[in-house]
Amino acid sequence: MTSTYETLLTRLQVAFDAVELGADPVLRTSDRGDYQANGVMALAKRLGRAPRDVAVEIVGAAQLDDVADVEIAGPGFLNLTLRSSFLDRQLSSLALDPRLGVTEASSGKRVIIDYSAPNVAKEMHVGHLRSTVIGDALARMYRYAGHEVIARNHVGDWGTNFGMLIEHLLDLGEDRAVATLSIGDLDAFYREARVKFDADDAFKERSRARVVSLQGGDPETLRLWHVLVDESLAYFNEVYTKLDVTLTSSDAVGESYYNDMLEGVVRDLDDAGLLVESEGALCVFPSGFQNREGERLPLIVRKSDDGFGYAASDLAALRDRVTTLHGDELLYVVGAPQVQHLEMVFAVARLAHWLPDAVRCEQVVFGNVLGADHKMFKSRGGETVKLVRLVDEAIERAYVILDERGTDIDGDAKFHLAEQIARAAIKYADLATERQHDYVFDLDRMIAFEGDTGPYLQYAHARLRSIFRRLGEAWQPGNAHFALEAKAERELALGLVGLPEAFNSSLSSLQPHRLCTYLFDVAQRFTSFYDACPVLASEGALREERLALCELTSRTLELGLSVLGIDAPDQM
RNA sequence: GCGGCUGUAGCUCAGCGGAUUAGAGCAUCGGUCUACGGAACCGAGGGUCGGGGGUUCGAAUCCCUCCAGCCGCACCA
Repeated sequence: MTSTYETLLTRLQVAFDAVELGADPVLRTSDRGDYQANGVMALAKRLGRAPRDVAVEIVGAAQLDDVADVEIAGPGFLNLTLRSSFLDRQLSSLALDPRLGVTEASSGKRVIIDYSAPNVAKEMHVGHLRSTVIGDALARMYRYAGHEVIARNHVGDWGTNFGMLIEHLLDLGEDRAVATLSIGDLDAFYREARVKFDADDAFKERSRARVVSLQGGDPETLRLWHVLVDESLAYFNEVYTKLDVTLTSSDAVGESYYNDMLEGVVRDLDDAGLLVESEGALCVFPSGFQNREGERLPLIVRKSDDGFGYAASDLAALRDRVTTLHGDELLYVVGAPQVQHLEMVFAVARLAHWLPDAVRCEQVVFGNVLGADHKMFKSRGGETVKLVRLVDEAIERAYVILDERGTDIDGDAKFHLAEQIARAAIKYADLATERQHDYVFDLDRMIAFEGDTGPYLQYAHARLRSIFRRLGEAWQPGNAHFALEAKAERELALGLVGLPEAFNSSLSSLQPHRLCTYLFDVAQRFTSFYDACPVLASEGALREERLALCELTSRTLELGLSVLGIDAPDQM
């Protein structure tokens, strides 16, 4: 089906084209009419004509009779009010469309999304929350839109600190080490290794020797390294399950994966004449980046000790994603502090002609998670907060709230529900604010069942399902006629018809919060409707119409939440 | 110092490819309703959109400048 927005846009575009080819109608939803087109003023200015004259011409040329009434307002706005017959047709189509008007790409792209990226033998903490949640939401949205997503979890599984970690593993004994790691106490393991490394010269020496063995490919050392990696990955998977994140072990392609490609990266950069030796390190100096002293800033590909820096593996990964994986889009869901680094990596990749113009390559930047004091979110002790603890705390709160409300669900189902609510609270709060901005983590606000929260949306959905439960018999969409005589019915209908545009703009801008805003708006329209328009108590055609509106609302919320990675339970 | 991001109601945030009266949630106050889940609905108060300048018929939105805060700026990722 063609969405309402798309229909209006197509019709208007023809009329705008008639005045000037390619002129943008600037169509959007409106509180004046149902939609408004603001493109006339800009067009008139370009043409040096009076806006209202242009508006008249466009209205005359536009074929909108079966769709909407148009009114010219103010300096030249086109206020559009949808015809009831058109809304009826649109809603009837939605009722038959499992995708609710969201179209599937005819030729899907291959999209590579780099997200989460925890470090082996280190705890996942709040710092990983946003990358994981935002990345996963984007992955789900892309998949739903008909694209192929290759998730890359760029795990930190290589580097000099693995010398000390392996030595510590040996000191503990493999069994004990594995036991510690498998209960998820990665930080304790890492901290102990660090303490010994700093305090014990002999340990430090062993660690250094171990790094050499590791880099030299010593089989036993590699086996021990694998133990660390495997245990950590198993733990990460538990965290992903707890968060209901789609990442799997096969998406975990760590830094070590690129080791064999690093020499080639350096060689090819050198062959391309881009490599410069500076203070003993091999660097590329892309233009436009300066250091403190105003000198050109290098991207260090090979360090002065001959080791490779992370820039090298980032370049190798980028090249791999273009040439081996054939990605059409490369997305990096990485925090704001790394903006400059990634810009430099992208710049160097372009200089080396590894990144064709046709490939979209972008950092999906996000801001920090802040505490109530507006500083970086930390525990009261000043330590970083474990991700699992964050979720567990939310689950406990959800439990308490369920008890307070007096739910008739109990046992495993209750725990499962508490998990669903907790995840919704955390994920929605993370997704609902504009990505680039920092946001304040406030569990009380996030998990509240009132206000702009995940649980509120779940609740709206649960109330809808409750209507159908009470109905007793199975309900079929049938051929409801959408007369939309009550104002609240029409307002709800206008919301329901907007999903495709909300979804598309959310995805194309890589801004999940737009979809969040839309869903909250629909939920509010629904509650107004629900209050004003009895459903089960009404009769005949009206009852069918209202049930159909409820069904559409329920499916809209369910679909919207699901592509964000949030469950919509039937009962709460 | 250079670069980037941020500054919108008491609080948390939308809006920023310029446009018709600056929105929402929470909080506050006032109403509604013997209600299909009141975890509701309707309404009110509350903002010189950090300050100043500019472009424009029109700026929260674009440009300049200043102030405040956060982040990055060579071998840790």
